[in-house]
Amino acid sequence: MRRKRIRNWENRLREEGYKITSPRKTILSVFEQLGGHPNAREVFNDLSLRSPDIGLTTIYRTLELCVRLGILKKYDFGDGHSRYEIANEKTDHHHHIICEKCSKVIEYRDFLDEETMLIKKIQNKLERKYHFKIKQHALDFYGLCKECIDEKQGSE
Amino acid sequence: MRRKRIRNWENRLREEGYKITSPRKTILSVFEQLGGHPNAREVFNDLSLRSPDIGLTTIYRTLELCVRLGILKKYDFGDGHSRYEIANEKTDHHHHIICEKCSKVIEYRDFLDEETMLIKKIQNKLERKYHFKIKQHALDFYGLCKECIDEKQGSE
DNA sequence: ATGATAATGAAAACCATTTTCATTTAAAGG
DNA sequence: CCTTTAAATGAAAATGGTTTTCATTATCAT
Repeated sequence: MRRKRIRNWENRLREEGYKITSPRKTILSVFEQLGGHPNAREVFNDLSLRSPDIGLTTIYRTLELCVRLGILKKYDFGDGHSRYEIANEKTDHHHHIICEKCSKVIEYRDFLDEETMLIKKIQNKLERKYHFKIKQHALDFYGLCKECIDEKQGSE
Repeated sequence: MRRKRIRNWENRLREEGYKITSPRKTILSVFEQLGGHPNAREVFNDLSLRSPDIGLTTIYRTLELCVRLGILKKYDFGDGHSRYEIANEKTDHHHHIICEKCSKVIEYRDFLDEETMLIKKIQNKLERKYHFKIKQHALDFYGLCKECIDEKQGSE
């Protein structure tokens, strides 16, 4: 399954006339293997041991290219860094919980059916009311994770 | 009503031991009078004619202070700038629609009752499932506004 | 009115991200 | 497999949003 998905992004790049280069493979393998929502610097740090030749510039460029091609999704959760996530099949609908202290991001997929029903209602109304073409939505929660709650209470 | 709200943030500043200075009054008046979701530079530009002495540094400091005190809310909608909004009464529950092209932000308050019911269910489950202390949520929509739709079609 | 200290604003600095430019590499074609 | 072309790369420089430094100004308590 994973190999198929890797081939998918390679196909996607070729379709659009881009080359399949070693740095690009390596960078995307970070998302394939570790998943999560790293920022550019975290990807760079993760690769600095096993692929020290990949420059931060290349990482920024590759992430932005993959966002444009729909291979990755980009988020700004408020910690001053853009964060990236592999874009799975369109059927993989999920949202996020973000810790305001340590910036940890957790994906959640709870109550998606009920959410989808409500989202459709809201979206239909908003598109008509404000003459907007809505492409996507986010239903995110912000707060403190377990570790940051424990740390805060430990210091108080 | 508006004068009362102005006095509220003045009280809030005094309560926390901060001075009520002229720059602070001026900066917050931008939010009182114009509302919206300006970024620091937009506030600075707005004031550059009628209050040219207020520095960009002071604007950044004041906005951040007011966010910490709950007078303003801070958002990162993905356009590379932090944006700010006056924090109304807690009963003023609303969310946003963001244009991905021109960064226009529209507030909406539709279907809030249904949303609140669903949010409570999701939040209760997520807090228990992930040991998270959730403080706030966002249900935002991203797309293209009427003007950007028209402009795109005009150029095609 | 005075004094203390917070607040201010310009300049400098920081940092995330982007651009420039010389070099390297992927891939098409023979 | 070799050659050629142009895309990709990476380091340095640059950009721009935001923060810090430092000398000066202003608020507020007395």
